[in-house]
Parts: sequence; C-alpha cells; structure tokens
Amino acid sequence: VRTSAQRTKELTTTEAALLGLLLDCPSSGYDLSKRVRASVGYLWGPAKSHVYSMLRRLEGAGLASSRAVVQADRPDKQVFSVTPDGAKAFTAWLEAPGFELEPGRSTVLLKLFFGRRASPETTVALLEDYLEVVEATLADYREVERRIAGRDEDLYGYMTLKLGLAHAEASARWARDTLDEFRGRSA
Amino acid sequence: VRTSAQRTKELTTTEAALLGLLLDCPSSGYDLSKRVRASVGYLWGPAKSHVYSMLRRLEGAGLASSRAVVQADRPDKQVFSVTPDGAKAFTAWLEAPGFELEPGRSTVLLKLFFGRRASPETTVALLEDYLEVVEATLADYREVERRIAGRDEDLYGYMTLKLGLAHAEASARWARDTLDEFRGRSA
DNA sequence: GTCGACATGTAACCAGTTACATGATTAA
DNA sequence: TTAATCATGTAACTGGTTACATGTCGAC
Repeated sequence: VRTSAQRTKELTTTEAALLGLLLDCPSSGYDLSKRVRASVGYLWGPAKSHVYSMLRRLEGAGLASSRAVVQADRPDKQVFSVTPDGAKAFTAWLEAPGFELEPGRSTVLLKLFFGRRASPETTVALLEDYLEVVEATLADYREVERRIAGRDEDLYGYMTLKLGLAHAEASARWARDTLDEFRGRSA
Repeated sequence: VRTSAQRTKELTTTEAALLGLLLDCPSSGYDLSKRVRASVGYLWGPAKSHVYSMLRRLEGAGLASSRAVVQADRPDKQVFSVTPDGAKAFTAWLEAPGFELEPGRSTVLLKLFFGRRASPETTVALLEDYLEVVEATLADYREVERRIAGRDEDLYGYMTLKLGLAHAEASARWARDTLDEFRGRSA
C-alpha cells in the first residue's frame, strides 16, 4: 500500500523540457511551441497539440499553474508558470544521474544495412540523399553557431550545439567516404 | 472510393527489418529476437513481445507465412518465412527514396542544454557518465569491427557500423573537450 | 470580406514498452 | 527439484503523431 509520499512520479522528457523553458519565462502553449522550435527544437520537438496536453497535465500535477490573460489586440490566452513544486521536480530531473541514450534509430542506417538486397544505384542514391540532408542541417547548425558563439548566456546551448555539429560533420565525412569506396567497388 | 489496388500500406520500420532478416533465413519469433540483437540490435531493437505481434501482423497481411515445427528436444515453434508479396513489399520499402532522420533525442543533450540551472558538479558528472557510456559502446563497436572487417558478406553491415563508430568517436572527443573547457572555466 | 497569425484544443490512431502468464524441456 | 533456456504470447499503458475543429483579431 502506497502512501502519499509516492507522488514523485518522474517527469517525461517533454515535461522536463517544457518546465525548463517555462522557468525562463511563463508562456502560453502557443508561445511555448514556438520557443521550443527556436531553441531545443533541433533535439526535442513535440507536436503542438502535445504541448497543450502536457501543460494541462503539469497543471493537474501541481507543477505548473495557469492564469488567463485577456488581450485586447489578439485572442486571450492561458499563461503557464512553474510552481515551487514544479521547480523542485525540474531540478530533481536535472540533477538525477542517468540518462537514456537511444541508439541510431535512423532508417538510413537500416536501409544501408540491408543494402545487399538493393541495387547499387539505390544505395548510392540513398547515401547521396543522406549527404544532402546532412549538409543542409550542418549549414543550419553553423549559422546558429555563428549567432551564439561567445555569448556567455548561451554557453550551455552552445555546448549542446557542438555535439550536433560534431555528429553532423562525422556523418558527412562518413557519407562521402562510403560513397567513394562504394563507387570504387562498382568501377 | 478506393479500389483493391490500395492494399500497399507502407511497412513499419520494424516490419521491414524483420522481413529483411527473414529473407536471410526463416525463423521463429524467439530466434528472430535473438538475431535482431545479434545484428541490427544496436540500431534497431524492438521488444520481444513486439516481434511476436509484428510477425502475426505480417502473416495477416500476407507478407509472411508460418508453419508449425515440432521439436522433440525442445518446445515446438512457429517458423515464419517471407512470401513473394512480402519480398516485394520489402524491396519496395528498401528502394523507396526518402528516410526519417530523427534528431538527437538524447536526454543528455537536453540536460546539458538546461545546465545553467544545475550545479557545475552535476554537469561535470553528467558529462563524465556520458563519456563512460560512449567509451564502452565504442569498445563494443571496435570489437565488432575487428570481427567483420574485410569479410565481404558483411560489407553493408560494416559500412553501417562505420557510422556508428564515427558518431561514437565524435561523441567521446566532444565529451572530453567539453569537460576540459568546463573545468577550465571553473578553475 | 478574406487571409494570415494568434490561440486552444479534440479524436483517432500508432509504434512500442513493461510486466506478467504460461508452459515445455533439459541439465544441475 | 529447481533453475535455465526455449517458446509464445496477453494486457495495460504511454509518449507521441496527424488531421481536424473552432474561433479571435488585425491587416489588406
């Protein structure tokens, strides 16, 4: 039989992310969705409808509170803030050791793995497409990098971005190498 | 109004993976689960119970067929094979352009992103833990690499592994660099 | 008067997980 | 007899998605 002490259900990653953003600045679901895209978006991007339901859930759990804000020039909105309990839950999540490191999970990899069942052209096309996408995101990341490099308040975001950059660079290099090797074989 | 030509529901990634493995060798759900872990496991690992239900679904869709195999020395089993339709569906999946490239999605990154809300020690600990895990998987990958390098029949698996290796190496390098920089700041 | 940004959701679905149930067979 | 491996599932849940519904408000 559980007592009331059991109420510390761990946070979803999305819940944690939203609390983290809300700590910076109380927002409506609509605003939050946009803030997600503008910040953690490239590494965590829930659907808009999901954001709304997570907010309601946080509120229900007493981790966030909302107040109606009447606006004259545009539709009214519900602005959510983090409650003391919510802040506690967030730091607990943040400070808790351990993390999930879900593996590759990319269909490119899986398709390549089964490449011997496809024509060489298919594999080459796959790799070329992949390279293209990777180079595009690489360009994005580099732009963000230029924007936030050196800015002290973005230090942690910068460190995070760095890993994304490193991965993208490694991916691009790999794709080029693999393409070369692959073409070498077919030639 | 749809005609019967509409029956080409696209394959789930897991379905495709299972079909791909079944093409190499018909197997029971139990065997397949083990084969998954031994091959694509590090980049795609469905739960055992999920494998069973996917197999039944493939059978229902006419993409796989099963026959009961009576065993004297151990419990009987259902062995699944790919039907001609299944083979067609698999190559369609394999040959279809496009792929999903879900982003980072690691909680490490997210926790780091919110690092300014945590103590420096927490962040350092996080990075150290991460580095440890990455180095362990790196060691695993290198062992697999030694095992399959040069073997022509594993060429595609090898190429796939190479990306995993490149990512792991980049991650380790990044973690070390970030730790250094971080400690430099605190010092 | 209609388009686009603002704002909040609902409904239906889905891939996948965890925990558990069940039982055969063999080796210690 | 008990534990391990083989073998197949069920039940309940969950984190998340897509598609859609609904409406406000200012700008053109």
